[in-house]
Amino acid sequence: MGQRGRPRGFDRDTALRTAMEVFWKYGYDGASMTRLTTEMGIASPSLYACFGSKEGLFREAVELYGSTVGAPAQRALEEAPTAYEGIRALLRANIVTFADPERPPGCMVVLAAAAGSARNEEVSAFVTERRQAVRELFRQRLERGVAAGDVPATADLGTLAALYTTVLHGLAVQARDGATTEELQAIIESAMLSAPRADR
Amino acid sequence: MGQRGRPRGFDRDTALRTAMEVFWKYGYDGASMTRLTTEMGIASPSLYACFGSKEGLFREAVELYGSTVGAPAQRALEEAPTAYEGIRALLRANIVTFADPERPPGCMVVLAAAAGSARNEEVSAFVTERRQAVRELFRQRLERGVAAGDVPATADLGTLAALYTTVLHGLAVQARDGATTEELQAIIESAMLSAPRADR
DNA sequence: AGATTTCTGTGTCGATCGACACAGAAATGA
DNA sequence: TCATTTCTGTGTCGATCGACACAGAAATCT
Repeated sequence: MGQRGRPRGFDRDTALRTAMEVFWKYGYDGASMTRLTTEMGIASPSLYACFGSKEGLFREAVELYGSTVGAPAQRALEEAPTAYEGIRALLRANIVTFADPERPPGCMVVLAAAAGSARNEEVSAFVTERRQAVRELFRQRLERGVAAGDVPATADLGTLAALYTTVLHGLAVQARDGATTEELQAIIESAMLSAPRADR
Repeated sequence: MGQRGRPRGFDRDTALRTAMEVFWKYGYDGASMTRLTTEMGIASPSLYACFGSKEGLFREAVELYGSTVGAPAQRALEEAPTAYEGIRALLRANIVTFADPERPPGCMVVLAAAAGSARNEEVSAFVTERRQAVRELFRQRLERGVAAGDVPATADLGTLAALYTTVLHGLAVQARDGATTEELQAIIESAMLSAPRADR
């Protein structure tokens, strides 16, 4: 069969990656079509034909963010021997990208559409959903920790998951405000001191 | 002398308070002139004559936020007997407004211009500055705590201040995502467990 | 009263927003 | 070859953005 018609003149993955960076840097509203198409090196009709709409492009960009930027952190969470070590590893992995001078500061999902900021209601709901998913990830890992015995069964897992999610979001804001990797690292270590252990 | 000319047909303070709510709810970019003037009940020339520009109005709105919404929290920080109790009290006071159903969820300063989101670079810098000021407030209170003996002199005050700032910012995001006062309260209690005491 | 000053309402400005129509270019299939 | 399909570039659409010009209305001062 093969591909009929004129082949696409740009690489879809490359263009999407560029779009992700633009959304990451400027947010959903701040990333105008002009800015997007200029950075991506394509004209807007190509963008619409390829991604449907600005919102569709954003959704794909968030997916890509999760499966590339976020993946190592998530793997670190799962593969660590204990829940707390996993959470610490996830936070550490995240701040590396948060404060990477080569990339926009902070977390795309946290900052790209700070809720009411985005004019599009559905976009806000989408990123909110994504943030909740991370909290759920924390909770599941903590449950595994209880099963494995490295988290006391008396711990309030929902609150703990919410706490670490809160710290993660806060770290994104700190990074946006110019905090260095070292500073963020120190914050993580301080935050992890609150982890309930069997001996307390 | 008295006032010359036609007197203003609206109350400046009331209009400013309304503007604060609009910025709080929709963010700097999301709060369009149309939305602002409609809610404030005035025409745009009156707004420009009274506040200079949209940015000027925003700056005054942030000042008002700090001196009204933020004041009780700041007072709680200062008046508490110990630094940790003060910080806990500040966080508690904040989440009451963060999750107040009568007001926009979350913190205006944290969410209204999530850095790159705002097209205006100076607006971003302004809110960043405001956020740093809160961190400095934490640090000074911790220093007082060291002097008073309720915080160990070995503690890294800069990091501690950054940690609580991080939690505060994270709480704002959680509130925006729909967390209740109870949930936020539980997060605070968990976070405060990490406070370094003399006996560790 | 009349001059002066200040505020308000209507209307509109150029710029920019997201979105797409349309025609031409570039590939494949028959 | 040539019909078909698909993508690209130019141009533009109505809506909306922030910002203000202008004239009339409403107060004070002389």
